[in-house]
Amino acid sequence: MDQQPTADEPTRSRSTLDDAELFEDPSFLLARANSISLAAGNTALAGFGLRVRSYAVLTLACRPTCATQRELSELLRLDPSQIVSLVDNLQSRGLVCRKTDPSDRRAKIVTATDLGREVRAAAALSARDAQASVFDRLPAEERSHFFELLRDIALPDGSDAH
Amino acid sequence: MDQQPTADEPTRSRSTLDDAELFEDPSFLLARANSISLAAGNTALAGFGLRVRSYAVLTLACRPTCATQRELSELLRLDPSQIVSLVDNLQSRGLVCRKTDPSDRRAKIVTATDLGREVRAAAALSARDAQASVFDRLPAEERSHFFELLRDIALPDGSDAH
DNA sequence: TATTGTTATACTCTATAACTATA
DNA sequence: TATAGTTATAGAGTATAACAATA
Repeated sequence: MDQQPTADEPTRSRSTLDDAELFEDPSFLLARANSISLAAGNTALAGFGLRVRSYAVLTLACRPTCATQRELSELLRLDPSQIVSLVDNLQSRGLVCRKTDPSDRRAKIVTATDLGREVRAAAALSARDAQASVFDRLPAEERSHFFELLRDIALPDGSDAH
Repeated sequence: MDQQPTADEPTRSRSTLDDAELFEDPSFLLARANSISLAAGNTALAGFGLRVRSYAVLTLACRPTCATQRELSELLRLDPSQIVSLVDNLQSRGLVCRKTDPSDRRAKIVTATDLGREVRAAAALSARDAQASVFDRLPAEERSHFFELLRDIALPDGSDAH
């Protein structure tokens, strides 16, 4: 329960951010940090015709073991129908291709083309710079620990990619 | 640079999440964690006719020192025009009201009504449960440290709300 | 009967520009 | 002239339901 204002008149005095329950709220902090990171990422990727979402799909398509669209939707927490349009876009630009899975003809495996791999590699450098500008706010010796904890929240138990 | 597949055929064998550069990418982890947190938050708040965004505005409007719409837009990293519709919605439901700032008649201070404070307090309990389900994945003794680091990333330097 | 990808639709979120009233 | 709020618009992101092909 918040305190009530002591006067009838609305008060505003301090120009700096002051006490607010919201700024102690982990979900809010997570959302705000993500907003900062997303903006930096999209700016860094814009020159490559990518956004954070399409970059993520392209990156997964570069893996040696490529994923079906269904798997991409689970990994990225996007609806299968959203994957369709992201892949459509990347495919129309020759960065990825769809191949029917021989063992399940319903499924389509998304694989990066050589061009897609080149574009992703170049974009990754720019993305990494953008990231640095966001996470450099953390004490250097704490960064990797923070990332581990973030991983515990972000990824399901099974996914151990150390 | 990613490894290339060793065969011409697309390969897919492991059903569990396997190695992927993306899963080491802090920005991606942040985005995925936020997606989980946001979904849980929106579900928890749905019963109160709120979403994470409108809950944040309402919470700031409950502070003893209320903010102008301009300040809300900076705190929440939303465009001023987005604040307009969020406040319109809350105001139409009698949860907040706009008051012209006597010291600057251009500015409007957003203040929660008594009803708004009641709704927020009830919603906060539900939101807190949802949060717990997300952040309980962290070791208990590390949680507050994680939140501090998250805060370093999320909030500008000046905002010290300890 | 269940699942993969697809299409379609609607709603929320993000970003921009232009307008008004005040400063 | 600059700033706070507003309106309008377009594009990106989110969520749902229904359908064809395949399992």
